[in-house]
Amino acid sequence: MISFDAFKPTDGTPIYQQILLYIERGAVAGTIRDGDELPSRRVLSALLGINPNTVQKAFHLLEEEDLIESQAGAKSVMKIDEEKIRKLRENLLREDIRSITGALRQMGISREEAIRLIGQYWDEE
Amino acid sequence: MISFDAFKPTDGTPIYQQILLYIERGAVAGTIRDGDELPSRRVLSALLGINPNTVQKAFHLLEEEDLIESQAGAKSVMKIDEEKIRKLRENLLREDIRSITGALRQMGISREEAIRLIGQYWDEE
DNA sequence: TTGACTGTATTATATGGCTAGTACAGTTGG
DNA sequence: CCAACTGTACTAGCCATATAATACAGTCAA
Repeated sequence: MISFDAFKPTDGTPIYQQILLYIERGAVAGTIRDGDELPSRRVLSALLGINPNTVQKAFHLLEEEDLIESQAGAKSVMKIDEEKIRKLRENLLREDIRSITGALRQMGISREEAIRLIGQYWDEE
Repeated sequence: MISFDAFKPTDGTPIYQQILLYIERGAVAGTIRDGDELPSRRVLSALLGINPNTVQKAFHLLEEEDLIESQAGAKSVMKIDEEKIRKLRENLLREDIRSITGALRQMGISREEAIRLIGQYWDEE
């Protein structure tokens, strides 16, 4: 059963998107594996203190991305292989890193300073 | 007059926030300076193809942050000094970099790989 | 088998972002 | 002076996000 202990929702981004990202990043990290069971919509919504429909929206999108498999009556399970994870990793990395390099460039920060800053902030958590 | 030629709105983030960030990052970069005139709400909204109220919302927030000064009838002007810019830079950097380090960590990426990836993507633009 | 769980679907309401249109008072330049 | 600009304010509508309540059919374990 996939754990959501490490899921800390932020405001600003839609919750259903954060759930989506949590699953996708877990798959890339290898902490979420093929065949793993997801909590039911009702259980997870109660756990996170949000509406079941919001969880359903996230799971429905995972279904459309073909990352999970659902059938009425049974829990949804992860359906991922090496190839899907490889593409996922590439897409998530590109999206995330593009945004930060764009932001730093707009602030007039050089490549060297950017690298120094990432290293500095990496340790401050 | 501050130019918005480099302003390329993305969808996903509210437009008024992107305008806010564009001004703030420009101030940090030094391309936007104290005393610089901002385009009028009507002119800028026409230029960006958005609603005047959306620009007004962004400018109103800049007013609340004490980064611009507005008076009815006249154009708004930048009102920034070294100290404001220093704080702005610190806050924007912390916010931006925290989000990327958090995302990379969730994907199980090491500090060294993170730095390598930033350097790699930096050149690919 | 059967009761408690599961996924799925529907309708309704509230809020925030964005658009559209209108209005009014202050300034600026010819 | 005054016409054209400026900032500011307001109402109304649309769409996405999130909530709330309910319903129904399929799965699964005791």
